[in-house]
Amino acid sequence: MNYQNLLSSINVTFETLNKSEKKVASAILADPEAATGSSIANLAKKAGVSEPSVNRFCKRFGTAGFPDFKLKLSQCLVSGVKFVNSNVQLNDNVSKYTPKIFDNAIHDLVAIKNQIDLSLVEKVVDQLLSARRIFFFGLGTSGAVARDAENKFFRFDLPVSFHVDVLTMRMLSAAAKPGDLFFMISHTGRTKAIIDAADDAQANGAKVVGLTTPGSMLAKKSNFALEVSVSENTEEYMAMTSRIVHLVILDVLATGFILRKGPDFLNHMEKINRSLKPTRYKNN
Amino acid sequence: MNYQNLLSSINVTFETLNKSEKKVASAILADPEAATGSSIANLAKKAGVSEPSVNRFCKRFGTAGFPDFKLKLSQCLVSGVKFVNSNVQLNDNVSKYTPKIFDNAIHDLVAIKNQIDLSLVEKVVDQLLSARRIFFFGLGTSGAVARDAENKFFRFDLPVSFHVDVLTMRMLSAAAKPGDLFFMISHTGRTKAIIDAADDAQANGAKVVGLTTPGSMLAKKSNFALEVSVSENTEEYMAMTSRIVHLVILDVLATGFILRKGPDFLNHMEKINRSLKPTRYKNN
DNA sequence: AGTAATTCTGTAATAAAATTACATAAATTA
DNA sequence: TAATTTATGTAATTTTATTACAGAATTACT
Repeated sequence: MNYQNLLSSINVTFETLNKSEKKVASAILADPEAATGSSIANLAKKAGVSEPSVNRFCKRFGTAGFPDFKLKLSQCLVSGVKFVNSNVQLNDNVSKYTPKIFDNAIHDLVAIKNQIDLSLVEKVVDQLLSARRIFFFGLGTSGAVARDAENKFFRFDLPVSFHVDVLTMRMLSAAAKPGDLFFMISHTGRTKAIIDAADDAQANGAKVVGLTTPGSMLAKKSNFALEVSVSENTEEYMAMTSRIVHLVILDVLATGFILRKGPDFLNHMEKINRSLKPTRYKNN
Repeated sequence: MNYQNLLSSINVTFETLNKSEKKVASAILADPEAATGSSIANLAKKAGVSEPSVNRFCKRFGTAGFPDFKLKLSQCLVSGVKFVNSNVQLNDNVSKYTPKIFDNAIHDLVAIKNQIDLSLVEKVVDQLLSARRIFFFGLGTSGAVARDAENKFFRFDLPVSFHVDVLTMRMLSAAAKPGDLFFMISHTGRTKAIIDAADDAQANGAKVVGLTTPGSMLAKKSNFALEVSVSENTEEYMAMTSRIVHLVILDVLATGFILRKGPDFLNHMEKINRSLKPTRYKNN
């Protein structure tokens, strides 16, 4: 049994439980939060059963006993409940909306961290390593992400460029060749210019990586689809968390690239870093 | 105390703890997962202290006692965020470095969420609301952040632009007027072009907001300094988490702006959103 | 340096919590 | 209805956590 959905397990199996177990289940479902904090005696009393009944209930759900049950329950509550209802409301003041915005970003990063397909990451790193040229395409918010990507990957001693101009996109994808890597960034995965470019590039033998929503058009048309699903409602008026997650995934890919290049490559990076020194004032 | 980062609290306050508390802290940090499952006797033995020492340790961190401590600890572990020693190593494989990159971003977001000066956020929102024009300046990685900011704030029915060209920066700041808002983004806060522009703009009566490192030159020269400190080591070769935090802070500011504008303003936003429809393929 | 005050920390006693063994009650089956 | 199985509670036991207190270590102050 997966403790991540202990609560829903209780819910689902409710009808198959016997009388006293049902009482315990109801007591827990009524206020799971409270259950994680109470003693077995307390919960037994609340449910109107004996303490061993509660204990048996816990074991039935695959836990070692009551304390273990509470632990697992609390864990399943954290991932599930905490971030619910974290949408900004029209009458929120600064101390309300600020943590909400942060929490949304944090929540989505945690979620994607646990979902991300590591073998796919590895494959995309392979592609980056073997590419002859790399193009980052994005429009709107994803244009800023593409720019950030270019600003990271140009350090890698590779011809890298980013494009936010749909005509340039058309031309480049029309002239694509095997060995080219087109890295398409689009939260919706439905942006015409991007999809069309993906089609063209692929038809010409180039590889396409898509950083987009699961199951989107772009995801389907990509050779490698890095699929990112963010919580509902946060993207209503402006892209918010999706681009944050996209940027972190690009960091992951960049890191993978550097590590595969090995320690000697760090000299190259260091050279680039040193070049910035004259553009800065000394510390203090 | 916020149980969201109990582990990092332990980490941060470690040096202020006394001898036996340090032992307990070390035992927990060494294997937090195990700690959530063990009894007080067990943990005391592992740490080489008495049981009451463990109990006192728990209370010091704002929990009711050992069981409550375990509960909170387990909750903070669920998100899986490892706040300690999360630097990428040269021999890390994909399953090691990927979560580390995510964890760094998450860690810094959590930290800044708890540190951010809400009244300052409010003040900057005021500035945004009253500004006649807004300029976002940034170079390198912060250039991408500036671009993202522009892409968000242009929706606000205000003359907004972003600039990554140092000559343009010089000209604009030389021609600054009262009522202009210069939003300077620089992680290091030592970039000459940005500092110089901040000086000029302020000399001409414009207001300067700096999004930068605490105590940096830019912070000192800003009328409003949004100071963001990120963990060491993550920014060695490439800006990573600082720009993520910067973007989220810009989201917060944009949200604050919209909320202050009131519900009618959402129509304006909706109009902009609708304009994108013809650029996208229909869902499926 | 030496004493007083304070702060730690462990031992032992106590209290609380959880589990087990067992007995009785309820339900099911034949 | 009697036999069997399953479910449930009581009471004892065990485990776990907390508290009270005293001795040790540290610090502050002559």
